[in-house]
Amino acid sequence: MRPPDIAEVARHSGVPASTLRYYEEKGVIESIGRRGARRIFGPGIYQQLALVALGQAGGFSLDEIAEMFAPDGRPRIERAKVEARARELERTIRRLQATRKALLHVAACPAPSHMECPSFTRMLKIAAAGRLKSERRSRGR
Amino acid sequence: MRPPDIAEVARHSGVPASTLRYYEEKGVIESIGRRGARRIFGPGIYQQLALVALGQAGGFSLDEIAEMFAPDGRPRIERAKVEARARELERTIRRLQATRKALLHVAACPAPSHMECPSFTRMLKIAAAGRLKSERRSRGR
DNA sequence: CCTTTACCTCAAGCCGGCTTGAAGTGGCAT
DNA sequence: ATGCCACTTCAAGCCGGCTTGAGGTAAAGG
Repeated sequence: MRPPDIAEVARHSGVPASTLRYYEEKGVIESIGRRGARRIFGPGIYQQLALVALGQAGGFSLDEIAEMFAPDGRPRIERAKVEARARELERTIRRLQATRKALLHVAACPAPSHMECPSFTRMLKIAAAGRLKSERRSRGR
Repeated sequence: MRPPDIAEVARHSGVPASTLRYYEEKGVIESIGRRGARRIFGPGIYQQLALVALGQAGGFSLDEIAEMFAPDGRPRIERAKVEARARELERTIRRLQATRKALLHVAACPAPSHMECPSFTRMLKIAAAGRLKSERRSRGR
C-alpha cells in the first residue's frame, strides 16, 4: 500500500483537501513528497491530524499548534507552557460548568428577574468572568 | 443620578462603547433613549450585559443571544432549546476535560510516540470528537 | 496518443465579532 | 456665545480558519 495522497487522507480523515493544503502551508502538518504534482503523506499523518484536532479542541490557534507539535508529530513542547494551558483549560471548564448551571436555571425558572436569585447571580459572575472588567483571552470557538 | 450614558456604561462594565453600539445594532441590548445625540441606558443594562457575557461564555453567537434574551433581559426562551444547549455544553465540557488530560499527558511524558499509550489515544479520540468525521460546532474563542 | 479528471497554485472571498477612521453634531464649561 | 471634546453615523478593515474559483498540469484509462 503506497503512501496516501491528499484525496485518500481527506477521505480517511474527513478533513477536506483544501484544509490539508492550508494546514501544510501553516506548518501544522507536512507532506513527505509528491507523486507528480500531488502531495503524498506519510503514515503518521493521521496521528498528526488527531493532534491538530486535540489542539483545536483545547482552543489553541493553528500557529500555537504548529509551535507545540512539530509537523511530524513529535512534541517540541515547553512543558510549563502546556501545563499553563491545561490550567487555563481548567478555568474554562469551570466557567462552562457555571454557564451550564446558569442556563439551566434560566430555562427552569420563568421568573422575569433571575437577578434576584443570589445563586444565579453568583453563577453569572463566574460565567462572565473575563468579560466585565478584565482580560480578554482568546478561548472560545 | 440620571440614567447612564454610553461612556458611563463603558467605564462601568468594561465593554467598549463601540461594542455597545454594535450590540445595540445587533439587538442584544437596547438603549432607553438619547440625551442629545448620546445614548442613555436603563438601569437594567448591566444585568443585560452580564447575560450577554453568559451567553458568550456558553459559546452562543450574538444572534443566538439576541434570540434567547430579549434586549430588556427577559428570557424569551424555548425551554427545550436552552436545555439542549446545556446538554451540548456538557459534552463540550467533557471534551475539554479529555483535552486537558491529554495535554497534561503530552507535557508529562517526553516519549516521542504518545500514540503507543492506549489511554492517550483514548483521550485523543474524545478530545478530537467532532473533528475527524462529524459535526462542526462553534465553541471556542 | 489523447482525453479526462483530479489534483495543483494563487488570489480572493466569507463569517463573526469587533475596531478604526472620517466626517458631522450637540452638551457642557467658560 | 463659543469652543472643545465626546459623542454620533457609516463604511471599511482586521483576524482566524477556512472555502472558492480561475487557470494550469500531469497521471491513468481507453
